[in-house]
Amino acid sequence: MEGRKTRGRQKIEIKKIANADDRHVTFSKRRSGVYKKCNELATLCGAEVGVVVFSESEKPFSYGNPSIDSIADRFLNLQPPQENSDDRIAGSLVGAYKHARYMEILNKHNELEDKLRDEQLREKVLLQKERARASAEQEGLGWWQRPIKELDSEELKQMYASFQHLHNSLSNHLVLLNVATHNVNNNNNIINMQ
Amino acid sequence: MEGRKTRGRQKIEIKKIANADDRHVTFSKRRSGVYKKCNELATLCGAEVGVVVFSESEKPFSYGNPSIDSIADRFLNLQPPQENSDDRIAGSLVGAYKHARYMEILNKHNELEDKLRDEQLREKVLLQKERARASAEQEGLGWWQRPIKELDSEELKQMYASFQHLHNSLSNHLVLLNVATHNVNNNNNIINMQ
DNA sequence: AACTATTTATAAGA
DNA sequence: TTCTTATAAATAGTT
Repeated sequence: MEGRKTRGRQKIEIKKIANADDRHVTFSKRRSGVYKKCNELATLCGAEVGVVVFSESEKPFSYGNPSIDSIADRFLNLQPPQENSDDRIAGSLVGAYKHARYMEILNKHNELEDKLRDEQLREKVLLQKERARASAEQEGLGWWQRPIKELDSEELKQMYASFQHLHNSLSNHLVLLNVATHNVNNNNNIINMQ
Repeated sequence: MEGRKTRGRQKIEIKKIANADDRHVTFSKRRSGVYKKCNELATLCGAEVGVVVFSESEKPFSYGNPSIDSIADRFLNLQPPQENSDDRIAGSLVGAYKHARYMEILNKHNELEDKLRDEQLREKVLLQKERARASAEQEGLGWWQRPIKELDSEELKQMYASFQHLHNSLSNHLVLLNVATHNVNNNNNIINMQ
């Protein structure tokens, strides 16, 4: 009869598609294709797969099985990875991240720890003083025999209160986070495919 | 001639492959296939693509264009993601990530807090002892006249300031967390079909 | 790792 | 975006 209805799938060069419309259509189609392939890989092989795609316009897209969150969690908490042939080691992210952000927070923490050490040292000094005073008591006096004041105690209280405040604040946020995360994780959303 | 050399590609059900050897071969083949597809997607459409795969044996594999690190970095630094139709919001990973990190920090923080509380308790006991002893004593010089006071006060102030610093730091992170959490909750991730 | 018969993905066109 | 169709590509089973 007449000529074929379409030329069918044409071979194309793997290079950036010049026409923007075509490019966007292809982006959409192939992205779906990748998701589908990933889903099959995960299902067939009992693997966990996560994909992140940034479109030209910087829009983030992602797919995850069992969920992008679960993948992310494992990914980011990876222990030092073992050597691996042609694949980039997933664990490298961890290193990159830690270096970038985690360290920053950790440092704050280290500061806190230093303060704790100070506190412990102070306590030690206090104990020694007490001991010294005890032994000096027999002879009768030294400046350390004087009562250590309310103000110190007061400041400690304030400090503690501030800590509690901080703790509560963080706890409240945590509750929200736990709920949200829990829901996300329990949801195995699969594929999308048009 | 003779019969066909092979039966060619056979249709298979998309469910976990029972035979372990077949499964591993398929894992390898299809993983490569996914990487290739991702590479084409990135090249053809000017997109950035990252994939993470965990094998059954927990081995991490990944592919990234331009690099998994670059993808990861953008991923982790994502601004609050915008709503998006059928894809899971990539930004939720950020939430997951921060959550994981946050938990870690929080746990450590709580530990420190407990220790501090403990220290403070000890110190308090010591102070009370001292106070008791002091009141039992005759009138002497005021506590403010004691050198130790100055030192303690200064240290306490520093400590308190440092706590505030930490608190601010954490608060900032919380703001980010809130955003991420909010998006996660608002995101109705879709589903559907093979 | 190679080989093919087939299945599956998709470029164009509507 | 969605559907159609001819054809390019991926791959299951085998060697």
